[in-house]
Amino acid sequence: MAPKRTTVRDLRRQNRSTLLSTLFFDGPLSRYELSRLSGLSAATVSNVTGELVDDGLVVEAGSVDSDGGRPRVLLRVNPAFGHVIGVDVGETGIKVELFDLTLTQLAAFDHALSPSSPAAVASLIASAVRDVVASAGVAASTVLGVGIGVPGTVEQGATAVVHAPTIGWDGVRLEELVAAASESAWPLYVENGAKTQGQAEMWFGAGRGARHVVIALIGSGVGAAVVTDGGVYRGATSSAGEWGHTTIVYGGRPCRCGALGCLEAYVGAEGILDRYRKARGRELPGGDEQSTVAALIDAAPRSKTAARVLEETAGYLGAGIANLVNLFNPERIVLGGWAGLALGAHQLDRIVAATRAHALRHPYEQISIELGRLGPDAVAVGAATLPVAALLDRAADPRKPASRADIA
Amino acid sequence: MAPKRTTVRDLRRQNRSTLLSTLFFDGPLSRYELSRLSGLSAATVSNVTGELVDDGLVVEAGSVDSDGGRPRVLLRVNPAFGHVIGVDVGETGIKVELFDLTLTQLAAFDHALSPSSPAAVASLIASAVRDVVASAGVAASTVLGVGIGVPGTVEQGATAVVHAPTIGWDGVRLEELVAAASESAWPLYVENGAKTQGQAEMWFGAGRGARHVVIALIGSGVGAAVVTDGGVYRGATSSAGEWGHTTIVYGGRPCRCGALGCLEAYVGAEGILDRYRKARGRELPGGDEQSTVAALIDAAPRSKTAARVLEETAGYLGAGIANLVNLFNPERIVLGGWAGLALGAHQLDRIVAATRAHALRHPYEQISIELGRLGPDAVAVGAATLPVAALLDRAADPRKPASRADIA
DNA sequence: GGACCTTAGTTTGCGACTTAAAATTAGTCT
DNA sequence: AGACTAATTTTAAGTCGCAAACTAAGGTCC
Repeated sequence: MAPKRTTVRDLRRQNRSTLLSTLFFDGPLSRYELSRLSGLSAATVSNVTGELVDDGLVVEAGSVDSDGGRPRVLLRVNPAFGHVIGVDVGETGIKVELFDLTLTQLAAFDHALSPSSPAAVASLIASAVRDVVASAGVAASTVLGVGIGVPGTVEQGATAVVHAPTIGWDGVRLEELVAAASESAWPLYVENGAKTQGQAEMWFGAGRGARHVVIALIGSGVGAAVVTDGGVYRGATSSAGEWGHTTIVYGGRPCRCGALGCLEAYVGAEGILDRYRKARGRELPGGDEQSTVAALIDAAPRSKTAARVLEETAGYLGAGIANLVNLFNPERIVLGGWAGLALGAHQLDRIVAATRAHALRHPYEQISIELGRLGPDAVAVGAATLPVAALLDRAADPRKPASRADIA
Repeated sequence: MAPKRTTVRDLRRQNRSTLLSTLFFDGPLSRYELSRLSGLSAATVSNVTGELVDDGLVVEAGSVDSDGGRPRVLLRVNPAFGHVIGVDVGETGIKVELFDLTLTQLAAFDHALSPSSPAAVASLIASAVRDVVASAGVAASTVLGVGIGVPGTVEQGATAVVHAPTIGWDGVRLEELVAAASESAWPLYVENGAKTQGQAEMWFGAGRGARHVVIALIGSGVGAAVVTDGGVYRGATSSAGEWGHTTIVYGGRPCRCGALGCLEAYVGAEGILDRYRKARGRELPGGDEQSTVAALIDAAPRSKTAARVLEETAGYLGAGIANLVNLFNPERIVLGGWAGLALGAHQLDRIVAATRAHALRHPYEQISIELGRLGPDAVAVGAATLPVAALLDRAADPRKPASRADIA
């Protein structure tokens, strides 16, 4: 069903990739431990790591005693081998951050952004990327790629096509626009922001160590990154995981997507505030959504209405999470996004109770519900993981830089 | 992230598997065509198919002209290489069917079943399997394995554990029970019936050729088989795809699972009939569910109430399908199950319209909605695919029969 | 009817790969 | 200093897929 030719050369590539990935995720390791972890013979490990060291991808990092024998030499990924850039295109601004290969941040750049044309955004991205490279004092040739997280669905194909209704984008070929606006030819990786954030939680946050995870992201909108067998699930055209627009109240509140009863209309920040307004019968004080939601949560101990709205929110959210549990049977649910974290901090018990009430017993018993551990930079970090993931996957000879064919 | 050792031997196994699978699914093929389809060199194809022929897995099947050159010799999977058995454990009876390796049915056996203890069912399965082998006149040694589809979730582990509330099973180790009740040591494969039915649609029905499909099954209960990247998605503990118990009307009708507002409570046969009873204010004529639903559909042109209940059903069902579309972004939706087929035959337009109304535009545009093509034997056929899939995957030397380790 | 063309499939020679086993290296212990 | 231990590296052997050369099997053309 999957006609995938396999040549003897692929073996080496695969083993290079396995060893490099193991080193990346499981920290400094000796060749001996690598052999145990990967199942490869010591001879092969020695061989392949030798190549990796020659290529500069891996460096030795001290040694540790081994009671009574030759000490083990630790190996780790060389942070200075290259640099990656993560871009977070948000609804109100863009973030551009530069990292070394182990995703330690070296420089960052924020820019507010009023709604603008895709071309304007692309040229802003291109110039911000230039700036961040310059300010970090990094040689352009060491940049391995630029990952871009956007607030909408991304159709992956020959070139990525972005649909982001909330910022008025429909069928934007962001990749081409950014490439045209920048003189450097760094590989570009465009991906949905929820998915990049999910990948960040998997690599460095609450998802570590699990293979089946759903990362639920609640902010102004509601989305999810579904991780199956260790990888972010994309579906046929990369728009899987649109949890926010699943129907949870048939015929219910109108959602900005045009349908009725979407989860987002109940547990998205806007939906919460609107429900409170309706219940209270008057306007809320102005200010941005984020502080208004915080104020609402603060008011809960004193205000019956606020408390009730939040309780109901926990109920809807629990039912929404239960749907994910029943459909995906994950081992872990991570609740993230600014509104998700705020709700989780005050209502986690209620959310968990509602989840239990709506999920089937067996899949419910498999899960733990946790809060996301990453801060507001998660989307940018996640975007920066994209070129790193490409490097780990291919583990290709770095002298041949990634070509479009490799990425596709 | 996936430390999977790769030896040079695995290459051969993988290529054996690829070629055997290609032959299985894409009919008789010449070595030349195999080479093109698999990307392997002609030399390797020649080599590997030689082995497969020696092992008896593949046989030559005539030849075809090739304008002006040596004719191509066609190869195909040898149907007589072995036999497989599929068992459908339903709520009211069991079916046992025996097939050759290409899943042509050779013998079948039905048995009504009143609710009984798991041990009684297991011994009935064991004796029915014996009978079907005897009646087909097949040598016991050629049976490659027995697949069993059950109406509940199956936790795959060292041994399969079945939870099937509708027949009162909770934590039943069916595999062990059947093994204990039968003297033969054929490998057993236990799987959820919706998943086996989904696999049957993928191999022989409406799912052919697609890689991301959701097969929605509506009968008395409601379930789904989610196919991602060509394989049935199982989740962390194999209970993924419990679509019937996702919440679609928060706080709505009580469901037999104990929660409120599950999809099954609206579009499952029982839910439909119960909604009609409530709307009509009186009892329906007796008879089994299946004929009562048929009567309801027949009555629709004359009865306003029946028509309205069915319209509403299409609405709920469309919303439920839209949730699958938004979350999984499949390329195809297959509507199956006896009630699903009945509804689909009369209400498909309405169902599609409701799906469009609730799904996001982009993922909606990717899908086609089709009706299932397989009849009431789908669960048994699908169960029988399990040992075949194991054979295709391993493509192992048949002299070493499958061991538990290989299956796990 | 025989030289020649076309296409399918097989054999050969080669480079690349992993592994088991032997050899080497780098320390600790006494 | 010599014995001992444990981590790597080297060596020799066996497998694999591929490109190229070669054989098989049929048709065409004169």
